[in-house]
Parts: sequence; C-alpha cells; structure tokens
Amino acid sequence: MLDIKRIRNNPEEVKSGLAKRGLSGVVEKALEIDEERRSLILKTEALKANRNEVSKQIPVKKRAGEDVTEQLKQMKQVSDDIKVLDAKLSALDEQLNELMMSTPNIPSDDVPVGQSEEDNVEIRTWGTPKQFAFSPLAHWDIGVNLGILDFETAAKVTGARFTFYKGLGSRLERSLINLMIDIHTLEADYEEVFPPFMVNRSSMEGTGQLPKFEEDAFSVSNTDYFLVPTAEVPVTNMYRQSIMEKLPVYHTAYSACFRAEAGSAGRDTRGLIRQHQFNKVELVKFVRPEDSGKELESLTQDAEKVLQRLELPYRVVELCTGDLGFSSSKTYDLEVWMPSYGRYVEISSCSNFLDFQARRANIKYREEKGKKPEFIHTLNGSGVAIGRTVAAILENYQKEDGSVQIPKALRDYMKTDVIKISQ
RNA sequence: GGAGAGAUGGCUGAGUUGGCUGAAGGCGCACGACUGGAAAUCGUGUUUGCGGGUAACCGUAACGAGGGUUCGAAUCCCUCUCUCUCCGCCA
Repeated sequence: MLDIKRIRNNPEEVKSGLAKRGLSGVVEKALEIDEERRSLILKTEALKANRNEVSKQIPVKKRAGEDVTEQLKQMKQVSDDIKVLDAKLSALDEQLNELMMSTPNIPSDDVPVGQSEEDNVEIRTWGTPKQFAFSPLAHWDIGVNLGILDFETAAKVTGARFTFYKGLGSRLERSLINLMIDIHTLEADYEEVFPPFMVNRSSMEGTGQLPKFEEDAFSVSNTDYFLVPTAEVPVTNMYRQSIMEKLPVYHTAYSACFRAEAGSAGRDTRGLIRQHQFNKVELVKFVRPEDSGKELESLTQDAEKVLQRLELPYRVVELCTGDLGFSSSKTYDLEVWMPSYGRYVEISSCSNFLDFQARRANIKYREEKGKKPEFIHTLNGSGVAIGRTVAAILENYQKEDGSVQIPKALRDYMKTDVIKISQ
C-alpha cells in the first residue's frame, strides 16, 4: 500500500510513477477523499474534546448538588452529532482504504518502461543451451516414458493441471526440495520455516494477493481460508502487526503452492510448467529500508546458486513496468533453458516490495530505543520452483536412449546417477 | 463436536456496585545521582495510530476484534476470534 502522506506531499511523483503502469486518476481521487476526511476529523475531534470536558464536570456538579439536566440534554445532542460525523468518517476511511489497497506499487526509477514481457531486459546469462546430437524430447514425454510422471491418472483422480510423480520421479521432487533448503540454510543465513498451507483473508491482503486477485486463489469452502499461492504469504505474515526486534531476518520455506490459473486456459497445457498445485522453496527477507536494494541483488544470487549447482543454463531478466507484479517495485526473473520450448522459461521471481507489503501488513522495526518505529522493507524470491526444475532437469539431462542423467549435486540425495527406462 | 475458564502496556499483574485509570504495584529497560569502578540504593523517564502545529506541544482514539447502552465504558449488553482445562473423536 502506498503512503497517503507521500501522495499528499508529492502528488506529481506518485502520479508519474503509477502512469508507468498505465494507471491514472488514483492520486486525484485519493487527495479528494483525504482532504474531506481530514476536515471531518477536525470537526469530530473538536466535538469529542467538548464532550470529554463536559462529561468530566458532570459528576463534580452533581456532587455539589447542582442541576445537570441541561448539560445532559446538550451532551446528548453533541453525542448524536458525533455519531453522524463518525459514520461519515468511517465511510470515507473505507473508501480511501479500498482505493489504496487496490493500487499497485510504484515501479523503481531504474525499472525499464515497457508494455509486456517482450520489453523485459536481459541482465546476464549463465551456461550455454545444450546442443543435442539427437532430437530431444519434451519433459512430459520423457517423464511418461520413464514411468515417473503420470498426468492421466492425476486427471482421473483430480483433474487437469495436476500430476502424479512416481518412483524416482517422486524422489527427484523430494531431493530437490532438500537440496535447495540445504543450500539456503547451510550455505547462507536463511532460517527454515515450515508454514501452514492455508491462510486467512488478512494474510492474503497483507502480501497483496487480495482484494484484487481473488479469482487467482483457491478458497476453502465454509471457511475464510485460502490455499497458499506461495510460501511468501504465510512467511511474510508471520510478522504482521508487529514491531520486529532485529533486522535483517531471512527465512526459507518449502510449501506446496496452489493457483487457480484463471485466465491461463490453453497456455502450457502439457507437462509440469503450469499446474494448479506445485512445490516451491521460497526465500523471504525482512530488511532495513536502506538495505533493500542490495538485498535484492543478493537474494537473486542466492536463487541463482541453485541453478548453478544443478548446472542448468539460465538467464536473469529484469521485468519492465508492464510485466511487474502488483506489489513489486522491482523484479528479476530467473529463466531456465527449456529445450522443448526452445527458449528460457521463468523458474524464479525475485522482488523488492519496499514498504508496500509492510504497510499493508503493518510490519515495523525500531532503529533504537525511544525512536519512532518505521516500516521495514520486504523481499522475496523463489529459490526455486521445484516442478519446473524437474522439467528442466529431464529435458537438459536427457540421453538418446531415453534415460536421464542425475545432476552431480543431486546424486547423494537420489542415491543414483541415472533414471533409466527399464524401471 | 460437548462443558467450563480466560484474553489488560515489553513481561507480570491490579482494576468488573460505570466517571479523577493510557491505565496502580512489581519486573525489565533508558537516563541521572552516589562510587576509583561496579553491585546495591535513590531519583526521573519508559505504548501506538490518527489529526493539528516550524517546534515545544495540543487534541483524539485504543484494555482480544466488531457493534450497542450511556452525558461518560477496561468496567454493563450482544456477536465474533483466539487461548487454557475436562470429555468425546482422531494422524
């Protein structure tokens, strides 16, 4: 959520920031409500001050034997007036809140301006897409041939966009989770968290999934719970409504992720790329405002480390203003080379939210005792998506005979070097 | 799911015949005094949001959340949430 004071003090700056997202009219609307709201506050608080003053005198006068009927009558009127003004005020508060909650973050100044993912900017590449001496298969064929992925049974048992992993396929999925969490906890300073896979509405609002994108989430009927679309939601909201004692705090968390994929009909219908349920290891950072810029760089590198360890070719792109997520001010996507697509495919998204989520979720910290608490900055990134990693491994490590070599980093976890067709 | 108890400031813990309680006492913490230094002791201070003000500061709101009664509510009424104990059930 944007700071209303920032809008009040620098309306032009906010206006041009939101314009980069193709948004207009928000600032004007916000200022209009804000002005009315503040003049109303002035009025009601004056009345309340008066009421408090007189109410304090009433028992004194009563004790002195004075007649207070007239005061009671007057104050009754004042109280009724206050009630009317308060109702108006809370209606305005709600309007303003609704507007602010559905307004996206402002892109950082250095984010490239653009319309769509076409305009994203490649920052760097790592590794070289492999040239195959045979014609490589897509992971959905490789997985089915090896008997480790079963889309048909999942379609019967649940529906489209779900998958059964079997045998070494399940072990591969599980091994990747462990490898990634081990990298982040043992080679870096992330503390592991195993979060709930359902969260309440306030948590979804805190990180920005709601109120605008309810159709993207799965809700649990008869409750006000939602299946988590990413571990970012429960982990960030751990610190909702609190003043943090020390910064920075880094967390990594495995979770299943659930997405309705509304509006994705017809896209990536085959394979593991776009599922209603997938696994992901997430990285979440809570940092001082002045550090968030460099923290985004190191977070991205922490995610990259996973792909480097797995020796998967990838590139880093910076999202342009048109492709930037609702809550983010700046995002780097990691895209892994996917032979079946003949291009790089998103496997991680690392974002700096600045104080946008912290304001919604009310997460603060105090630099030193006696000082005013300030909003922190939050960041998160996939470290990385498991299902897409499995797809990338199957495709990039496939052999002509249909078998798949296991990346070196995974062999201890997998207890094998290769997945062969025979099994 | 059934029965009961509870939810107050960083912690602990008063306050429940409504008013002088933003909230006693204790602990913790910060600053000061004392000391060669420290402990102990003494003194002072120690929540957050919003609005106004250059500022000092002033006003207002908050005692789990929301609503109601009242001139006035931490205190009374209603709804909800969470925690604890016992029973049932269960991985």
